[in-house]
Amino acid sequence: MTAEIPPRQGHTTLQDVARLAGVSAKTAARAINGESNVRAETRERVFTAAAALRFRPNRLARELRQGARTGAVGLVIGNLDNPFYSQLAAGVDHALREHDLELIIASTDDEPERERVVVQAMLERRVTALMLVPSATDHSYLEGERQLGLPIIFLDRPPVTVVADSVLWDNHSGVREAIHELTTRGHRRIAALADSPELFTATERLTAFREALTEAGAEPDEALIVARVHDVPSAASATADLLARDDPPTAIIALNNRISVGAVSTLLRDDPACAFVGFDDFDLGETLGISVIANDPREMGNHAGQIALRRLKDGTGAPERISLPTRLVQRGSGERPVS
Amino acid sequence: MTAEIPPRQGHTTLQDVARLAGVSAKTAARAINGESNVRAETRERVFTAAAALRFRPNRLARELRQGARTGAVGLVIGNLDNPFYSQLAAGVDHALREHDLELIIASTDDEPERERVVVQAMLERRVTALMLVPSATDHSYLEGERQLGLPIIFLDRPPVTVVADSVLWDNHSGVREAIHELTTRGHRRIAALADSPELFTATERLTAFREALTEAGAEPDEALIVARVHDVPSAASATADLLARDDPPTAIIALNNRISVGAVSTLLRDDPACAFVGFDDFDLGETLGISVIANDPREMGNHAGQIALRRLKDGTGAPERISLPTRLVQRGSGERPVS
DNA sequence: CTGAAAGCGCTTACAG
DNA sequence: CTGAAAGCGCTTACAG
Repeated sequence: MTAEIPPRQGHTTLQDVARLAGVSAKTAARAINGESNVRAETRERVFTAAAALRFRPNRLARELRQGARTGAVGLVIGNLDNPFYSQLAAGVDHALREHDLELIIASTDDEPERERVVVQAMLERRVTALMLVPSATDHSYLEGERQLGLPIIFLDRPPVTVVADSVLWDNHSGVREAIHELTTRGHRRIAALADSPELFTATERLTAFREALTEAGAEPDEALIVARVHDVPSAASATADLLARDDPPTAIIALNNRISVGAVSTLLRDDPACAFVGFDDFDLGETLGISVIANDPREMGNHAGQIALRRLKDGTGAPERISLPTRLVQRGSGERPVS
Repeated sequence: MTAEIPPRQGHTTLQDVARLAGVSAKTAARAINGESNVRAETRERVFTAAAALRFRPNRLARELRQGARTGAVGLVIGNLDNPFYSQLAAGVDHALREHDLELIIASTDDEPERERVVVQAMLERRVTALMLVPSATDHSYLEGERQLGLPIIFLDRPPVTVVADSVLWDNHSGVREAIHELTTRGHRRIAALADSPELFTATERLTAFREALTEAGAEPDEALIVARVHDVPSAASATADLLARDDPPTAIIALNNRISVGAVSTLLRDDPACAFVGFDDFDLGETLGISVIANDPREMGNHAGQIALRRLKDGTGAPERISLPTRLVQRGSGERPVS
């Protein structure tokens, strides 16, 4: 006949702490949050009560009351498996560290519909800033949020139908530099491996490739330009196909990191007399003497984080557009022109 | 003298939508959330109003009201720069996809104090499950959360002072297999490169190394065991030091992925007659003919995600403890025993 | 230095 | 099929 003692339903609340300490909720909050105007003795009593009850403040409640701003930043990338994206995320993470901001990461696999879904979820969670490597092309659905003051930062690919900050690569300079070097050393038949033309970077790098080649007086051979190479295996086989041609290229440029790894694996295996340059550096690239167009995804992420922090402090303004350098890093023994 | 029209302070609310549609908040909620018992015509009116006002529901409010559970899962790892951790995160991400769960990621750089800080923040945000690669050794501070029903899953390293699920490697089998192979082929002087002894995996793999060597009748030479190798450069130089000895080892085993990359870079550069096996596979490992003790971080992450989902559905129970295989993958030309 | 009341934007538990 | 009231756990805006 004794009443059942109901199991604790959830976490203890500020009210519970206040009650045990014999003060009001407001006073308990003052002590917990380290505000002034609390008697030392009162503070002690609240601390003791909080510790006894293992009080852990509920941020959702706090943030709901305080308004739009949350302590979470949203980062939307293609896929954590890809070192480019994970290093980007590492850079963002690094920038956010000291500022008590949490990082919500979602991946899209570069699918526009999935981008909509994950961004939507982040907006409903009221992230305090949104960074994304866009896969969709229309971002007018973000316009409302922008007007509400949400810092929005595009990475790797520029905003099109929305005004936003961006951190991009200077794709042209690195590619030009590489092609210039190759043509100077006599290469005329240079092949290029690129990702899907829907991707801004793929198209921009390919354009730079064509322009640089033309400028050097070496008309690009469209048969040597392979697009829609999206992963390591397909890059490996596309490279093998190029090498198996009757008129193989004398040099190959790979226009992103996954493509580089695939191409290099074929080149190492077959060991043809073919020069090579790859976009993005990678583990063992230096050791293997592979020339690369170096860029630093961590730096890109870090910049994005810095912009977000600045926006949160100073509010909105004209959109920032940062262009990060890419430059040719030549390696190799000399027995081959560039690789 | 006209009154200033105040700028919209924040997002429109369910109340705003209800007002515009001429219904109560509850009815608006029913329509928005797709509940039954709403007249089609009413539903339409609510939808129209919501679209006009660009209503975006506030998840913080919903989750606060609904109770402890949030739609966010917390993942605590060492560092996103390390492919082991980023692939682990990719696996978790993958498992969570279809379930509308968001992923909050925080990195600790393997510092116990930082782990406390980020875990604390996640708990205050009321994550619905917590996964961590622990760097602290005492996790009794999680006991309260466990009792409140929070699914807690340890990855890579086991829980010590708290009851929790775990997904670990069978470190012994892979290392034994590798050492068995090396000793069978005649190696007696085998060096090992390991991370800090504070790390469970480092110690466990080193123990397996010593045991396997002893079993094969080849007493381990402590001078050939290098501990506290924590990154690629230090692994590279530690390898160079080993090779420069008067009595260099005839084989080297690297006990994690970063150490492997560093060791391989030195081995490729110096090209000594030294066999090699590395823990964790890596890009170009197969192409370069490097033998590895293969494991799959994505799989570990995926398993953790699955356990979390199961716990969320079926509630608590006896802790699960999954041990994932590691196995020797032999590559190489045959001119060297294992590498 | 302290506290009572109201409110953030939803959902719950009812009542009709 | 619809709605009014109360409440999730905090903070705000006051009042003392």
